[in-house]
Amino acid sequence: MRLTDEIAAYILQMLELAGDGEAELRRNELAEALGCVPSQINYVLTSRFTPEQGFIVESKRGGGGYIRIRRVKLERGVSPFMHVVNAVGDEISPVTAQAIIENLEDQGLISRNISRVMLAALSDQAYRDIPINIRDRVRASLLKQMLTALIT
Amino acid sequence: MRLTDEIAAYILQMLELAGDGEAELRRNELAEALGCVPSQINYVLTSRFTPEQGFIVESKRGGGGYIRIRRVKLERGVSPFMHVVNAVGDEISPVTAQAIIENLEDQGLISRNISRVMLAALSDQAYRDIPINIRDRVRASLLKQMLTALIT
DNA sequence: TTGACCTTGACCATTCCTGACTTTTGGATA
DNA sequence: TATCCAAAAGTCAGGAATGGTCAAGGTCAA
Repeated sequence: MRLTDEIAAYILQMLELAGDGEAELRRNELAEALGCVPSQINYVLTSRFTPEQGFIVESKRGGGGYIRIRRVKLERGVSPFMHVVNAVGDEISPVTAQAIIENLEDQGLISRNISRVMLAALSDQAYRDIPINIRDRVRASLLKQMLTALIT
Repeated sequence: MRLTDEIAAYILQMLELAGDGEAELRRNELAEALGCVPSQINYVLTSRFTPEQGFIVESKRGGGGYIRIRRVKLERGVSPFMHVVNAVGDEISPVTAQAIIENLEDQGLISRNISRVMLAALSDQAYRDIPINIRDRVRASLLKQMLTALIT
C-alpha cells in the first residue's frame, strides 16, 4: 500500500472516530507516527481532501498549530452544491461562473446577498493582479471553496 | 490550551461581566494570576485585541497605571462596509482578513453563511494557483469587491 | 516510453513565549 | 521646589514550536 493511501486511510479513520465529521491533527506528529516526511501530509491533503471530495481543510502555523479537516458530505452528490462542485472543472470562465450562481439563486438555494458576494468574488474585476492565464483556474477554485463552505 | 488563549479568554470574560463593553486591568496582576510573564499580556493584546477585531486598547504607565480595553461598535447607519473597504489597503494577510470578517459577523452585520463564504474566498486554501508574492494583493482586492457588493 | 502520481528534503513563514532593558508617572524626600 | 525612587507598562530580539512551498527525482501502469 502506498504511503499516500495509508495517510488518507488514517485521516478518514480519525474522521469516523470523531463522529462530528471533524478531525484535528498535528502535521509533525502524524508524519512521525506514519513514518513519512511532514510535507507528505500536505500532498495527501491537497490531492485527496479537496472540495470535490467534500472536505474542507483549515490550518494554523506556529506554536499550538494544527490541521483541521472537516467532512461536509457523507455521500457523493448528496447536496446540490456538491453537484455543482463536481461539475465544475479545473477552470471556469466568468460568464459560466456567473450563470451557475444566478441559477442557484433562481432555484432559491442561495440568498440574494450570498449571490452578490459570490458574483463579486468570481468577477474578473477582482483579478487584476492575477496573470491572465491562471484566472480561470483561480475562479474555479474559489467557486468550489465557497460552495463547499455553504454545505451543512 | 495555550497561554495566549487563556489570557484572551480571561479578558473577554472581563468584558462580558463588565457589561459596558469596557474592562480595566493591571498588567502585572493579571500576569501573576495567570502565571505568565507580564510582556505576554502585551503580546495577547497586540495579536488578539486589534482594531480589526473591534477593540481599542488604552493604557497608562507608572503609579496607578492600568490597561483599559474597549469593544467598539461599528456604526450601523452609514454603511459600515464602506468604512471597512476604505480601511483596507492594497494588501492584506489571511489572518487580518479573517479577523475583519469575524468581527463583522460578531457585530451582526453579516450572516453566518455570508461569513462562511467570505472566509472561504479569503483563505489561502483557494489561492493554490496564485503566486505567493501576489496573494495578499488578490485577497485585498477580493475582500473589497465582496464588501462593496453588500452595500445596497 | 511516457505521463500521471508519489516521495523526499531543503528552505520558508507564522505564532507563541521569555527575559533583559527602556520609558513613564506619581509620590517621597532633601 | 527639585530630585530621586519605586511602581507601573512598553519594546524588542531570540528561540522554540508549528505548518507551507517547491523543485527534483522516483514509480508504475497504459
